[in-house]
Amino acid sequence: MSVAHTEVTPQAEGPCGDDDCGIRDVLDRIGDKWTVLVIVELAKGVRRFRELQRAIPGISQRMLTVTTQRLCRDGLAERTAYATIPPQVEYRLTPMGRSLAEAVARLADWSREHKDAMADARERWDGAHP
Amino acid sequence: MSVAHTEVTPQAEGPCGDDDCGIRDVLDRIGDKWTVLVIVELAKGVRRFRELQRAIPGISQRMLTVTTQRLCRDGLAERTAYATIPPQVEYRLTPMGRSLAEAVARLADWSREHKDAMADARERWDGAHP
DNA sequence: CCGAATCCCAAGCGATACTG
DNA sequence: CAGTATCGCTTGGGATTCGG
Repeated sequence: MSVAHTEVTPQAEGPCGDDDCGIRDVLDRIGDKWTVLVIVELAKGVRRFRELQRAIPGISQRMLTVTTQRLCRDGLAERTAYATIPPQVEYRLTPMGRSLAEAVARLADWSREHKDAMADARERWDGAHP
Repeated sequence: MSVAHTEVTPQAEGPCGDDDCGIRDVLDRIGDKWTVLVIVELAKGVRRFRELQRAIPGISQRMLTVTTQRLCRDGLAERTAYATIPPQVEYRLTPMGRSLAEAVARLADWSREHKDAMADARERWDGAHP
């Protein structure tokens, strides 16, 4: 196991000198309603603004704007505007953005693997509680 | 690469038959302010209610209660209560909870690895924008 | 010590209308 | 098409109080 990896060994205080192992940093960026959906879509390739909106059902124009801007600000995506009529703007992930997409995909893997078990646990819990 | 893994290959439509590869499911559970912090703490071992609260600076009693309850409901943690005076309650991760802790630790790894690059990107962006 | 109940505020988000 | 501006609702979560 790489030295860089966060240990989760039971009973140890852990190597996290800080409070939260930095996990909040990334969650503050992808924990919102739309960011990961945009990342996942951009991981498939270059997309125009409208393409993104059509590919992500339910997202409003406003939220797509703020989400793409945040991605660009954090260096996870890049924006390319062409001065055509009508305007045309392309978004694509940066290398760092692609690496985040990879990490996110792993989390999605976990989710699908345990989806049923969690649903079962919920049913049992809800059944056993007034 | 495992068949179960979500592909992020550019230009492909991807194997996600559903909308979001299931990524929203897990983010709806760990995307809130406190859940991952509790998971990370419980990954270190069994903890009592008060121990958790002291270990997680800033969390209120109420939020710790709702967070632990959600974890128990989803089968990620277990609660053991002893009828002593004063009461004593222990929380511990289930095997599924530990596997989630592992996945979360990987995301934390990514976060620490790219923290500086993202801070730089922000500074550049903020500098270049009115 | 552990948790439930209530009140309240602020952030996040959606809807809509407007601009280049 | 792409983005901005404004308003209003909904929700997360903090503070406090009460109960077992």
